[in-house]
Amino acid sequence: MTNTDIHVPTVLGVALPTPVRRLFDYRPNQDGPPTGWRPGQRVWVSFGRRELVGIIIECRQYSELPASDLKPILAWIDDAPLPADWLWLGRFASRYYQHALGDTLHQSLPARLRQGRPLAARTQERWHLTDKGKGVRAADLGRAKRQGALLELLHQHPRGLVHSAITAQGFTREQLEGLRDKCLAYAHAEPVIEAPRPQHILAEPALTLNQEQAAARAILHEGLDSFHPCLLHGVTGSGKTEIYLQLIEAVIKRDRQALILVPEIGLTPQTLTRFRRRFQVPVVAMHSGLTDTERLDAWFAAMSGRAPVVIGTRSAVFTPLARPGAIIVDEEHDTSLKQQDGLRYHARDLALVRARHHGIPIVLGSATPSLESLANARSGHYRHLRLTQRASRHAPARLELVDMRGRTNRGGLIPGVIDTIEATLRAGHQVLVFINRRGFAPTLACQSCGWMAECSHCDARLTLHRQPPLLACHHCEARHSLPDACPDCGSADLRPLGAGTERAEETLADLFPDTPVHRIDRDSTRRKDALEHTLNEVRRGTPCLLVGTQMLAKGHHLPHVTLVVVVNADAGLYASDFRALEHSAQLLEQVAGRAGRAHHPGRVLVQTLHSDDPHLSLLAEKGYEALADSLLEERRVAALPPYRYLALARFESPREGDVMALADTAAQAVKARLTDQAHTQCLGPVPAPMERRQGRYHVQLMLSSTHRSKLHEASAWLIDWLDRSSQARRVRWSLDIDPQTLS
DNA sequence: AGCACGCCGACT
DNA sequence: GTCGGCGTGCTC
Repeated sequence: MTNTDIHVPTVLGVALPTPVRRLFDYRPNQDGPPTGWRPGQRVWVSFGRRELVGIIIECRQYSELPASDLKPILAWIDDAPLPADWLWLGRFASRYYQHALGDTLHQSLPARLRQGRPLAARTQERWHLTDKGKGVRAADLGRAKRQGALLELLHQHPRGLVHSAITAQGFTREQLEGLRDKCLAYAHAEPVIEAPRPQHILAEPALTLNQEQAAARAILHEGLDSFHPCLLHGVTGSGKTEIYLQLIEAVIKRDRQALILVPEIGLTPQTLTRFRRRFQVPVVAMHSGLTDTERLDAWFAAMSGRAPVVIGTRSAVFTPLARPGAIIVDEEHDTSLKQQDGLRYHARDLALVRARHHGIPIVLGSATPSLESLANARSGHYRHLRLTQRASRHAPARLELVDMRGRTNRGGLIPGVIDTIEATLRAGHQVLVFINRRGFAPTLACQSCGWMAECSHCDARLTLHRQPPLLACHHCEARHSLPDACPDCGSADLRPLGAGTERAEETLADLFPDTPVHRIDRDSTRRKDALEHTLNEVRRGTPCLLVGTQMLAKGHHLPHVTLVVVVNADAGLYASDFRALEHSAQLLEQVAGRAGRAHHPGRVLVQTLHSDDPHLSLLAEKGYEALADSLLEERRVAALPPYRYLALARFESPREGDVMALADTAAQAVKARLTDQAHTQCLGPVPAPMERRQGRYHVQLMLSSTHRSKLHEASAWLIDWLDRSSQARRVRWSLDIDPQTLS
């Protein structure tokens, strides 16, 4: 072997977009990339009868297969490999979540790059006046009126204007070229997202911090050069965002980049405007609304360092950064941070390993931290920074439990609560009614025989809707028209049972005919911008009623709402899911946070059939943190997260027998292998909470361990067993590490 | 996941 | 007679 052989691999291990959990070996072809073959480069390969984009993971000398079995690379795509930090995180995620590497990498890549498009900055033309042009005005151009107007436009923009901005004003390329031909204007190409000018960072001055905020800021700014996890635990309205903004400012000043992750529902035009108004540097957004091209532009701007601020939802955690400086995870408890299919990653947890890898600070912000983060703060793994004061001088509103037992109700609201709503409206304030069910009523029932409308594909009731009138399943696509009579006994006395947002809206409109009622749920906001439109209306401050689901509970500033009514707090109280209580407490606190933000103190009325429930009372009397501490103790006793690590194997098939049979055999195999049952256990199989969904049967198997490494070992073994099992081919299965729900 | 191959039912 | 159902197996 000669010296050069070391640099010219004979085999390339390539990750391909397939669920098969291994690399595929290819022979490098004659015409390699100019700088040679390297991990991270994309290549075109022939795979079976298809041609796929793969990513080189290994450059080796040997393959387990004879060289004659290897196909050659069809073509290289990248000379410069894709960013190392992106590749590192993808490999970590693939290992940690036990997901195929090729699939993981492809999933975390913008569509354009997945399709094999070149990684390059898209450019746009920016037009300027020439020195000659600067001395000429419209009047000098005589009859060329449009060119004259265009000349005046360019006079108003000494830093030039991009082509799209000019055409948006009604000018044409011909007119621009007309000016160019007269040597009055010229164009140059620039990347669509421009590099910042470091001397101008702030467009708007920072706000003054209160003592608590200043203390939190000081601690955050001490540790800018090291992995430094902090839980920023601040009540609604305590100014967490200002802390983020000042941290980002410090990061930009050091010529580094900040990555901010927000929940899906939180990346509103408002949020983006707030960041963009503060900084005079490009603030790049990464969310599902972007076109493929925009997403690639954003990715490239982040990767090349031209975007100092990157804000995005869950998947933005994979965005490569040239000079990472800090990561912020806002609303770190939010369930949308966990992907629920395919690569089931938790963006907060990946953000943490990423921050550690880069050696940079990370801030997890929340008014209602997850029990995981709270436990880490208690144990000293995270700095616990508290913000308890609200900008308005009012203390956060307390939850007032209202006992519904034995009371009549209209649309779910009992008389006393209706009186309070009336008084609030009369005082000229706004009222928010929170009801966590959309539709008119949770179901339709027969008064004479007790029949209830059920979905034929799911173990669920059909929800009654009025707009338009139909019975809909909220778990599958099933839609039915309303029956005239009971299908069982023929009685025509069918009545809605319970209340959803539509019914509450109708009742409130009846009770308060002179007050506008706005309903906000997935059905009413389906039209683009409908939500923003309604909220802008509400922010004008005239008295009104807002009825909505959790869409209303998160993030939106509703300064004129002084009364919040929770129609029914009981749904999450006795659910089987071990996180149900944590999540409903978070939701209640979030809803309560909407009350009394401006100049009036707020009230929060929580209707319940279980006003003596110890958890609910604790939340109402002592607040979220007290309840969280109590729940943590319960988790410890019950050997549940965060004191124990879980992996959930889900099995599903349209054939009932197949699912349980496979899960059973798998469970036996795992149990037989687990020698130290003290550390690691296999529980189940059990039918999933809603066993039949969309015509498929769901069964689950739980792995539980005191140690991550042992959980990892057991789940890897289970996957391997399933991969080999012929029985498993007839059943769809998946493994969820750190499951967020057990459904 | 695709995409083939392969072996049994109702159709031009 | 063959078009097509989805069970089974493979992809360097």
